[in-house]
Amino acid sequence: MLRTHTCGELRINDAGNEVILAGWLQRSRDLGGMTFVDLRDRYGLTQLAFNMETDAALCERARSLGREYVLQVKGKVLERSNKNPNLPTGDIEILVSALTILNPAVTPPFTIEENTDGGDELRMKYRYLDIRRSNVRRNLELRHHMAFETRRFLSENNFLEVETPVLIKSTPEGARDYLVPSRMHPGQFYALPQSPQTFKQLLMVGGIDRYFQIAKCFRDEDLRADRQPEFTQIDCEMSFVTREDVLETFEAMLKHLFKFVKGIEVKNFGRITYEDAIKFYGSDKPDTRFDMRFVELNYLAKGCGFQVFDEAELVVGIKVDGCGEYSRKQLDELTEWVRRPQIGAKGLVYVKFQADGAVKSSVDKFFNPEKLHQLLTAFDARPGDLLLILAGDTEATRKGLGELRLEMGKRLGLRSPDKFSCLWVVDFPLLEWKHEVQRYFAMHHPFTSPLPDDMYLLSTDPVKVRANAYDMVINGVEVGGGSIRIFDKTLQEKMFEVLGFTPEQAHNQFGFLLDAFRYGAPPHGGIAFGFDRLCSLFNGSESIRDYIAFPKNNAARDVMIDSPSPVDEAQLKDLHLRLE
RNA sequence: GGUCCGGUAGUUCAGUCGGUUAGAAUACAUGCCUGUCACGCAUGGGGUCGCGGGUUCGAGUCCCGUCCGGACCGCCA
Repeated sequence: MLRTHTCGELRINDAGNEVILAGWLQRSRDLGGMTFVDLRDRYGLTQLAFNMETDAALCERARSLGREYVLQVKGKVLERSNKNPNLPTGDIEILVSALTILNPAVTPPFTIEENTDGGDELRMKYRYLDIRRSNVRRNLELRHHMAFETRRFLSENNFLEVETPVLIKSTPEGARDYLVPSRMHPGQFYALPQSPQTFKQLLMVGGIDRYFQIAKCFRDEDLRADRQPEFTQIDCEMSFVTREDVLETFEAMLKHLFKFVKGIEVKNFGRITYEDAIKFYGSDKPDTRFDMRFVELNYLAKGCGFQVFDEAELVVGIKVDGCGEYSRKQLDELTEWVRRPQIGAKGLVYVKFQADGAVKSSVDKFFNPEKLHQLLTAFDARPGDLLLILAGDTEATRKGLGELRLEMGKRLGLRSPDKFSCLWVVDFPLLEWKHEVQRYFAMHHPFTSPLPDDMYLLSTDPVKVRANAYDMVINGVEVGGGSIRIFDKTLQEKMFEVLGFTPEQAHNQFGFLLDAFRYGAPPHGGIAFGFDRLCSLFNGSESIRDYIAFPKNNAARDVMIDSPSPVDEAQLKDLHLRLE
């Protein structure tokens, strides 16, 4: 071993011991007669001391060391005369007797400290240096801890981790696939999995009645702060279960993770239907850390002569506690906010219920005092509250108000990253109609089972059919989703038919699954969690990039290894490809 | 495919209405300094103002294009 201890572990009761440490030089302080060096490794910082009086030659060498040199030092642990209470090892230092430069280093482009001076772009280019920083390291430690506790919980609950292939078959449904050309089969391609969906269902047919996998998945779509082209799922599937069994199992898993990773006991998860989520929060992934539910006002707002309300399909508002004294300027700013193209509202109606009981609104002309009072009652408003009301087409208005609700929650500090509110959203629609291509698409995926009560609608009114599907939503983040699957060949064929597949197309793409269902498929269902998202959520962070060791940028590039990149003509020839 | 924000020293940034030799902090180098821990002090080097074009007597600054980065909309079964 090149070291006897790490840089994070020596304490006052090690004083007097001879130790050998190795690590990176984080910072040195040359005082002339003596030089101090902070030595860093994964575990912490330890101060090294060099003294001109003790060993002048050694001290001279220490003065010449540069940042991020890799050093090995031998010396005695001493109690410091000046202790540093900010450092776990701050009571001691190493009086160095021997110094070995294991490797010199050029000056790094940014400092390797908790808060670096480097920007995102630079840190991604030199990610190996960024990873030396303690906060990136802590994120990777959290990720490891999460994966470890996930495996522990699922293993203790009899789940078997099985790996499924990465080179699979392209399916045009859903997100774009990453394609891999085949050298041995000219003109043919593998696809990287968007999820192990069909394989886990085949494992159920294979009798592996509780499966999981921490699996890499790939989607060739545009990125966001919370979306990477390759990402990790905790993919799970169970046989002989009802929806209730699945929800209970994975609610327990999340409680386990919160308990053992965060040390938090979370409350039982709430439940809401998709329909109610849209109606009361304008979103299928509501942030339930705060209330501010929608109040629909058609019955009150119509017929007062206010054209915007009279012509609207929906008039709906929220009550913002304690903002009744908002100034004209603040309200104008909010109006501008909802009129941005991302929200796209035409305007914003406000009603201020001032602390002195006076009511001021932007619709005073149309609403008499009695009407205004009814409005306040509908929201259960108290003096000091502010009502914000949008009107227009139902879908767009709900979506816009949902965004406004989140923004107001943020401004009022109601979305604390330390608070966790967990929710199941259930009964999603099975299908959605896409006007552009004039056909139905599966909202979740084509293997999702309809709710038994709605089965009869599948032929007559498909868009009304609810799915036996569920999402887990925490703090407004969709962390996981799943469903009870179709396990009957006839129903699966019917589903493909509704989706506009010819029997031939269904057979070509999913024949293996339909075949498997002929041989005794058990009833089954499952769920998949976005592992990267779950990690960032646990740390109250918005971006998943900090939880991925080597992430890709906005344009799906890895700026460190410079990928994707062109390839040789010879490689293309091998793959039977020619570029335009 | 679209919208918005940004690109100036190794790094993080400032740079007024278009006007003298483009600044600060930090990093780096050299020297001084025996208890520092964001050590201190002094001195010094360091710039294709992303790139290309245009307007102008004059462009870091204004205009057009383009590249790069970030956020978002579309997209993401």
